Amino acid sequence: MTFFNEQPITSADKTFFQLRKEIVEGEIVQGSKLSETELSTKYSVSRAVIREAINRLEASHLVERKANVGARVVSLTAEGLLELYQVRESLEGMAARLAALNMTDQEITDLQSLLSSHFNEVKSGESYYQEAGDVDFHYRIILGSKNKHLISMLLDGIYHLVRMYRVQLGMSGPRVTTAYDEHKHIVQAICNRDAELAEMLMRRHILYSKSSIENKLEHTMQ
Amino acid sequence: MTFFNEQPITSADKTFFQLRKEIVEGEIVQGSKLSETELSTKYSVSRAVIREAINRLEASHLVERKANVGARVVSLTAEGLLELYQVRESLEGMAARLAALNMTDQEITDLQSLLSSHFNEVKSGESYYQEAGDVDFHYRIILGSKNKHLISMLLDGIYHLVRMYRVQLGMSGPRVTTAYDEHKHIVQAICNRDAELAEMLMRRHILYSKSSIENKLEHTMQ
DNA sequence: AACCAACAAATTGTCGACAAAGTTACAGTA
DNA sequence: TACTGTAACTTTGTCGACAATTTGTTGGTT
Repeated sequence: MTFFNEQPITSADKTFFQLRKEIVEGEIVQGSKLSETELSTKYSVSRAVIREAINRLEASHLVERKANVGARVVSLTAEGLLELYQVRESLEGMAARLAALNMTDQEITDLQSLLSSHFNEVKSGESYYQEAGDVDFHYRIILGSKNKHLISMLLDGIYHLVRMYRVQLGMSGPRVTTAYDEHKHIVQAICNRDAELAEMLMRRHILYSKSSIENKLEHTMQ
Repeated sequence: MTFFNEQPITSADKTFFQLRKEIVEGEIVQGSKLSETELSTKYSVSRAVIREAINRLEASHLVERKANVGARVVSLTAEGLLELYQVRESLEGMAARLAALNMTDQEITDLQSLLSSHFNEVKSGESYYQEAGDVDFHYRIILGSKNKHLISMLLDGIYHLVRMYRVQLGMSGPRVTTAYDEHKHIVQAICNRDAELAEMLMRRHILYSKSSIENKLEHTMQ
């Protein structure tokens, strides 16, 4: 799911996207070592493009590197999840605040119609909502902040790590309808241009979803 | 001022630090193009290490890159400064909140003594405070959050850009003593383990310092 | 058996050269 | 003169080879 217009230009782009996908979806298992020579033969590219891809993965917090030693895929831990959601709470709260100030009326209208189409899916019992729908909702609010740094930190930075936790913990479960209500209230606040409230609601929304995913992690990992 | 233990290992490390320093301090002027071949002859290293350094500068939001075109140093603008401080407010607010929860008693004691040594400097009229002292104060609170993502986003990420604005706008001016009072209240909140208040005070502190630096920018540019 | 040192193997870091894409200059045409 | 297409040139992207560092192994000594 590359849901925003990220089209690869160079060979390093393609390799980076491919590697990121495989890491997020667990095809390359967490904690495993990324050998440059190995990957270069696997993808039929030179080590230079592999190195560039790994550098970018490091900037995305998906791998960790040590000089003269190599790169490893990050490991998913309860502490890591907690820290990740603390950052999310902070940044997305600010995104909601700014979205209430900076989104155009048209963008807000689109967001509302997106939400009502989600409502129909939820009512008809499709589980599609939580995965793509939730991401789409948050995605639009982040863009609505119109803050370049915020956008790149969230979308290029930590969001793929969030997805990695979600995917590898087999996200689905309940919390679909309650999340819908929370989304509705956030949109309402944005529509009213109530920045203060929008931030507060978004922070609470993320706190709730953290608890939800935390349970899964406790049960999944020993 | 590399105030935290960042010691270069590889040649790319050294080049990265050097380039970052020159960009932050304005020796390489904002908006200028970074030619790979040119830099490689200037620093007597291969283009490979220059490319890695530029990639890292891009991850630090200090340069912008376009595929098959090249990299340019970012330009300092009023909008960019606003966006940067919005992110700072968000992240450092959370850092203060977490610091109130996670700093050890010893770390808090050290922070208090740091503050009182600052007080003496302020009282004796040294302007040293605003530059290094302020950075040191924020630095400790960020580390005190004990949140890996928060720390790397702030210290590796946006803090050098903050310094770039400060240095190139010739930071000094007033606001020294008032900032000291704000710092004092933040430390007090942390000492009381009042996370809510610590976050609120830090956010207001950053908002104030934004207004201060914004004035300078209006007067300095065009 | 445990420890240390030197050596061997594998991996990462660095380099110069070639390929590909973009930019500029110039000539030709309308 | 303005515009367009082509060609030369410059810059970035990619590659394979070499250098430097780390890791694993083997041999010897206590």
